[in-house]
Amino acid sequence: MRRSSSARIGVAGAAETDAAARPVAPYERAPERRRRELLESALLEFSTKGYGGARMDQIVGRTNSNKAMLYHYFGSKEELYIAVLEEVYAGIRRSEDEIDFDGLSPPDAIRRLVGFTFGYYIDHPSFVRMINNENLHAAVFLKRSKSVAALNTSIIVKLGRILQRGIETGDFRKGIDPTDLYISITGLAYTYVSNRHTLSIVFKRDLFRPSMLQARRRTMADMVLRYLATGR
Amino acid sequence: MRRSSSARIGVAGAAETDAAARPVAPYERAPERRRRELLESALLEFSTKGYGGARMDQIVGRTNSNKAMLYHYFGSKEELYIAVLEEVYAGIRRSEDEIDFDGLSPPDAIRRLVGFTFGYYIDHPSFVRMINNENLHAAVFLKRSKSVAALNTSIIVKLGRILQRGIETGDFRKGIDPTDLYISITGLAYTYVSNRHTLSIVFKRDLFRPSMLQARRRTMADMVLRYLATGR
Amino acid sequence: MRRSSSARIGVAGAAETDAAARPVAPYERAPERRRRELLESALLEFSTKGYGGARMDQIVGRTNSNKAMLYHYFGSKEELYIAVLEEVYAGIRRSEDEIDFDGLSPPDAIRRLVGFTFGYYIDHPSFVRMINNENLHAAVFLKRSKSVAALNTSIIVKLGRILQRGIETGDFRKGIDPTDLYISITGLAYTYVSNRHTLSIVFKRDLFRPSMLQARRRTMADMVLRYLATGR
Amino acid sequence: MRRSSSARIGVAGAAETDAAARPVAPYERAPERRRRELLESALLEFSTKGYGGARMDQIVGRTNSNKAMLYHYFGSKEELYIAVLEEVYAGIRRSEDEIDFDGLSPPDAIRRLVGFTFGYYIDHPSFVRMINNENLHAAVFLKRSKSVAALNTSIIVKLGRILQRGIETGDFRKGIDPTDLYISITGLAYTYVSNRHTLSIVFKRDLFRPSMLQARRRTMADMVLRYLATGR
DNA sequence: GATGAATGAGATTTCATTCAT
DNA sequence: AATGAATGAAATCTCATTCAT
Repeated sequence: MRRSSSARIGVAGAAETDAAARPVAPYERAPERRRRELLESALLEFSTKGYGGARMDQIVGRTNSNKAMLYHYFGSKEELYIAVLEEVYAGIRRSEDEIDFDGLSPPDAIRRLVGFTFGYYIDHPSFVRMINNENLHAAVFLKRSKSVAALNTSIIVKLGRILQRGIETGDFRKGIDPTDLYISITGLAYTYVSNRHTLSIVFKRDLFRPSMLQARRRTMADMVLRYLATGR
Repeated sequence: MRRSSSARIGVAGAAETDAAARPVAPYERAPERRRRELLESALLEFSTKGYGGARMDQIVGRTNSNKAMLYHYFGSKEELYIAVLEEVYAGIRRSEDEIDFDGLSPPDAIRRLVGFTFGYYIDHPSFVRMINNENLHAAVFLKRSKSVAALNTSIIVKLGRILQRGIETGDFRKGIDPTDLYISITGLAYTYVSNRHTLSIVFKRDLFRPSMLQARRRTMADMVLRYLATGR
Repeated sequence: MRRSSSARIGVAGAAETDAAARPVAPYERAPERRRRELLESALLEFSTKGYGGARMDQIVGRTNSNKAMLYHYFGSKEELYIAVLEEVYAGIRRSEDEIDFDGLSPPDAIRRLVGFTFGYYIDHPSFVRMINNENLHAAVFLKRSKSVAALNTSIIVKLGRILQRGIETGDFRKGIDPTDLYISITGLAYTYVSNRHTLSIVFKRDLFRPSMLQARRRTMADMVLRYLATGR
Repeated sequence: MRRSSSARIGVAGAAETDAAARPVAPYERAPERRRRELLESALLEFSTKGYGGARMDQIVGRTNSNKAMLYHYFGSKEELYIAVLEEVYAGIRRSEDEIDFDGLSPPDAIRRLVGFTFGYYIDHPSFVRMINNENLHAAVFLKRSKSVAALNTSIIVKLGRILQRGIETGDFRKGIDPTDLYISITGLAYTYVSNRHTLSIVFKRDLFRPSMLQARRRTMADMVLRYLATGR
């Protein structure tokens, strides 16, 4: 019943808030379009209100469908949430699969990886919020997902290759675990985006000012490269 | 027995789940204690289910009070949530105020700061979850809080002093912004704790194994110190 | 069976208490009829218990609907109350619009107006109670109603014409303000109905005995006609 | 336990809203004062919100007492309501007992009676509202009152004497029943005050403008005197 | 008498889900 | 497949009344 859908959900930060709001013509017979429309609306809802705060009515209200359709396609609130979660994970995996580090020097490759990671979070606030939600619930929904088993971590493989090349060129030191490093990179980027509202209040700075984003990008790359650097 | 009413809320990770479960004798008139008991139960509820998923009934169920008391003390679900949030922020501020870096060399001070930060998040998963929740809701509740205005950020001042001393001793290079650095430190520690469930699934590792925690602590200190280090 | 959905609410004193009690077959999809059924039950409830004493449960209990439907149709207790109020005002306006004084002599027209007014109050105790309720609350709900602005007072126009004709025939004297006169007529009839319970107790008479009603009708017409009469 | 209290409640329209609001010094030992203060606050509450809408908390909140005291003095919400009702009836009875028609010509006596009645309602809006409330509830509370049995209707006796004197002087015609006449007088005055909010909205006039009140007073006296007049 | 704290029962309102067509 | 109407269960919140001191 659940089709593997190649279309992407919430690709851009701006798009994902707008897309669901603009309704298309009613009564159009296009199941896949409808399903997607519902999924996008659900993403918006779950990612801004959390699982418990999300309302099926709201999700349907932004679309051209009705509640019976929503249930017809997704079965229940929980299944809908899981479908959204799977979409969101599939989205980042696809993006990661597309990056190519091959023409770059190891330090430049690292810079690109850091930049990509930060950029992806910034462009996909819903992704960030869904992850937070999942962790709030100790990932019970993710565990229930069947497609999660298929989650590859090709990015770790790619990072491993970069490190290896860096060692060979003498740019990087040995003994760095790629997963551990990836978690560091993710952490530096993720919290900045995830916690931007509270951090902005506590530190009385707007963390999303262009100049601030720029500075952060530099700090991050700097920190990672200095961490990897040989010598001294 | 209970702790004296000046006890802090959710001080330790283990304590915060247990505390609310231990009931007091009925009919004991101790408003302050009751208030605290309700607050602890609310912290547990909000931090595990989110604002929308939290149930007033559940909060009350774990205590010796009843819903009427809960509303009498806190007014509404929203006000209760804000009270919890304020407690949680007050808690970390108090802890930060207590750390003393004065007897330590600059590198050791950094190590202690990193360790403290990581440790605090690990010991206070509810704090981490509340922050995530707030960010999910774009910090609307935090903005509504009056006491948040009074939130000082003495930790930034302290970090600034460490950096200054490090420059004087020649350990650290110049030009590092304390707030920017603090955000990096927080990020490295926070995401590891905040996202531990999803990360554990995706990377198929238990991030909270003692050996893993140990390794992370080392990586973090290492990364920060290499970032600050002078010379090439 | 039920009346056709264009039927009016609370048309007759007896009817209005009975109507809501006769349940329709379950699962019949007839939104307009359901809405009306709820409205009639609400009229009964509000008019016998007042706004504060009315219970949404009771209102629903007399119908084939449930609370969710009630809220779906009317939004809130307050909006339901206002809907009832509007219905009740629309009802008397419709009835007033239907009276025709044209074939009658001016004194007979006055007699008919007085009789109609008295009769309407007697037949619609819920109307009387709703008005009392509104005044108890300083008409805050009426002020909130949008449809009340559209309330015409054609009865005043009609009374004005009767007075004019009476002046022309020499039956009535000049200088009587129709609104002022209408308020007198209303007063004579209204209080008798509105306060019948307390008056009956205080004066130890049953004011609603047929002979008493008859006498009152005569007194009222007499009083108004003598007030209007020319000569000495 | 309940003392017969000679003090008056809600004597003037203005006073009754203010009195309860201005709290006296706390902890004063003056049971009778306290009881009265509670009673006045209760009158304000019941007469503006109805029985069902009145809140014991609000009643107590405006006084220097607490809820336990309220219950100590009055037993229950219902008993409190009845106590208020009795006070209110006792008040008008006292006032009626005080009027003296003896030095006046029969027409002047009627004018005074009409003026007194109208004036009393205007000065005691709470009285009017309490009566409306009672009738909303079909006077169940009044029937439950013990002191109501003692309610005399000396005003009817006085009116009877006026009528008798008027017949003797040739001013008034015979055959008028004093109670029936009194109900007419009351009706003319009562509805004007009782329904002033709805009437003002429907007729788009402020019925309580001094000029309007003046006109009404004249209309009423005029109507009654013409009704009683001999000749023609 | 006097007080502040406490509470059970019940009020209004909401929500995920299902039904009849 | 598609829809608008419907609903049971449960959520948040309130209130008259009582308790312990």
